[in-house]
Amino acid sequence: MLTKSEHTKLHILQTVAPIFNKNGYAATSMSDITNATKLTKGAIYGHFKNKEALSISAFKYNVKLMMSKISEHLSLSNSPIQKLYLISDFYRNYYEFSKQLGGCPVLNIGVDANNQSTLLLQNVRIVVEKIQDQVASIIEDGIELDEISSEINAMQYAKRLDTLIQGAIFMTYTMNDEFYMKDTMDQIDHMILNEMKA
Amino acid sequence: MLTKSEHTKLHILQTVAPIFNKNGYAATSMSDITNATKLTKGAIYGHFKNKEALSISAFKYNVKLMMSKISEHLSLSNSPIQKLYLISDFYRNYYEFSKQLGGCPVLNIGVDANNQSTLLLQNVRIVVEKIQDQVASIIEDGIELDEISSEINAMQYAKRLDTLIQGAIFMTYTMNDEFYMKDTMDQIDHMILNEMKA
DNA sequence: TTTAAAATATACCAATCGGTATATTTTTGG
DNA sequence: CCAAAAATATACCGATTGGTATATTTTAAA
Repeated sequence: MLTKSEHTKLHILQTVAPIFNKNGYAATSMSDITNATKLTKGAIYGHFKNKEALSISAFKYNVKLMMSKISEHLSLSNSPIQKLYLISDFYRNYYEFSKQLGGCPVLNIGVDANNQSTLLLQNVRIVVEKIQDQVASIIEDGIELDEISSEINAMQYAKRLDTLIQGAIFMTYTMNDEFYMKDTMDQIDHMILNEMKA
Repeated sequence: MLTKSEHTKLHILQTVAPIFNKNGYAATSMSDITNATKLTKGAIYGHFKNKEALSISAFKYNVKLMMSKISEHLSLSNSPIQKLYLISDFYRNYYEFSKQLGGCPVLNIGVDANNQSTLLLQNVRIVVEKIQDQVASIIEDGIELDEISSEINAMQYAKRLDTLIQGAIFMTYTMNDEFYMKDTMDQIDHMILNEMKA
């Protein structure tokens, strides 16, 4: 069972994470946070050292939600190449899913933290690298199992997929048009079939 | 010759545009602006109604710089398909070029304005649509001249190119690694040659 | 050169900012 | 049930926020 303290901390994070993600660090005030959580500054500062520490915890909270949702989806198949298709399949519904996070945390915080918070940016980079490592690992497994061509550079393709996806997320949100997401995922499926498949 | 007023307005915009682009709207204060321009609030507010109006003018200023640089580069050839190659060629140097703007205005302001300033977001969307229309127009010219396959949907490919490019810009800036830009431009060149060429 | 207008500077406003010290309440283990 | 500790609330801090009214300076046309 959760202690009172743990419960409150969780309540703060799940309330605050979408706010930071939507507004960015500077545009989110401590009073936004106390209003949304219905707590006072005393409670907030009892759990977090300052605004920056809170924003980092909020980012990590959102990332954990996102990553566990992806992992869950990828567990639907054991085949590496099918897992690649499951990635594009996951992102076909990402616009709706990510709205509850206040948008894509990697995109929003990545742009927001650039030139602003070194600590936040470091955390974004770690997440990006972690995602790419996981995708590269799937590709390597696929090569091992002869599902994916041995000509494929796993890390290069992991980065390509990530870049394609981030572009689609940005365009989808900025233009409020899911065409970009759907069309990009079609491209990715095409790439898997015609470039990557053994 | 420029009047004193026009000269000052230009000075404000070229000083302030990179600051807004780097920091975002909320993280840029009027005192940042007066410090950077070496002017007082009286001078700033004499030329711009308020902070939001100034940020919009600054965005437009940056966009104009970017667009004229692209146009200049595209004028190096009259052939539509060569113009497509010139687009990827332009973005190969975009990381260095856009640093003087404080980053990519479409990416930075697009993300920053989402959920924040409706007016700014509207302006970003107009720019995105304008860029896509211009690329689609090049593709249509290419089809007309039989340089590009008539199977190609001009607007769809314009959006695809834009999405690829924005993804590459985001990744390049966030990870501070030009690999993403170079590799994406290689992909685009490949796409022009193997999918689009007549 | 004079003068009205335009441009810029100065001084100020209430509101809000992030943060802290302390008081009060609530929880928890004995 | 009690007391120490943990959690939360209250009240306050100096600094800064975007913006404005007014004074001063500079420009430009006559």
